Amino acid sequence: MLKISKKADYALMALQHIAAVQFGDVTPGRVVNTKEIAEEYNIPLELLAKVLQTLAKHALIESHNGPKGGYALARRAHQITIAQILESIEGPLGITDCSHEKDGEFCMQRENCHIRTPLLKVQDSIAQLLNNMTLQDMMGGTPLIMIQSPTAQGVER
Amino acid sequence: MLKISKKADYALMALQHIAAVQFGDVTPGRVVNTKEIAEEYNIPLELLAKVLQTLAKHALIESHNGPKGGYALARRAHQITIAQILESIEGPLGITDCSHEKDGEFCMQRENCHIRTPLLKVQDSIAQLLNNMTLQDMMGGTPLIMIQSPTAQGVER
DNA sequence: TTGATCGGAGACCATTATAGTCTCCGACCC
DNA sequence: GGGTCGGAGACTATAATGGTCTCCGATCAA
Repeated sequence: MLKISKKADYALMALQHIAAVQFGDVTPGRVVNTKEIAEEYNIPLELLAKVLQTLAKHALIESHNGPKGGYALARRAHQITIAQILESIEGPLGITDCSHEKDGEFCMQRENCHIRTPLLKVQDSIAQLLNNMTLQDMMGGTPLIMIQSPTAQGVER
Repeated sequence: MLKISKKADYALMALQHIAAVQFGDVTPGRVVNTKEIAEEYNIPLELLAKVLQTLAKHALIESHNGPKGGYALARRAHQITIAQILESIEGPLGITDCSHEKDGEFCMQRENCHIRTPLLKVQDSIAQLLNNMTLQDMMGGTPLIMIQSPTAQGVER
């Protein structure tokens, strides 16, 4: 439950990669093209292309056309939050359907709903979490897999 | 993004309702049948029935067959966490596909994945949040709709 | 003891979201 | 002006979701 989509996953990987190249020691300032990322992470090229286009449209990255073109971060890594990345791809955070009702659409449970308020609090907490974590925070060490206990007590199913 | 399913939504409503009846002032100890909940909250009867059956299977509620039958909480409200409810309906919490890989299945991005560890931290934080909130916490006042700013930089908890 | 009322369980279906593909276009740079 | 890049849209297959239908077994009260 509460899974993020593959696209969002790809977006995070791509941005992490771009940031690593751009602010790394090897070739700082270099733009990164789609193919490079797709091959590095085994992501379907054309799907990744769409993801990156979306990110560009949301001004998280800048595109450069033509030969030697590619993408570069539009801002520095610590100015790009995880929330921004995820929302670019998946739309606004919304635990429930009624989280962002526009006028005209109402949920059937409206009048009697006792869980809306507490759920919105949960949502706020998650939003805070994602807003306070930046691309920069995803950069530090931790290159390979290192799992820590998923849930607090050993919940199994 | 990160939306919970309607079924999970219904589960929360139903449990809240059962708890309210069972520990309320009017008819304490009374069991609640599916139809009552479905009508109260405009939930499709047969869908709600399946949700409640699932909750019963996960021992969150107890079922009583026959006329005057229905459901009652299996534990007290403060002993039922939101995490347990959601996981009963939607399966274990997992931000990413690789959150709970069994042996044999690996994600294509495994070797090069730099985002797994930070994402698992996010997941842990959410798990904590949901594990620390109980059905009891959802009971307090807040009967009607009272939105507070949905996303937000300024919201505290 | 029989029938109305309850939950249990499964098959089933329609709609939507997801993940991925294909094609064509326009910008750029040597 | 051709090869390399991104931009954009249509398109498709598959899976998840939300919801329905049907039949069964337990139970209680008349």
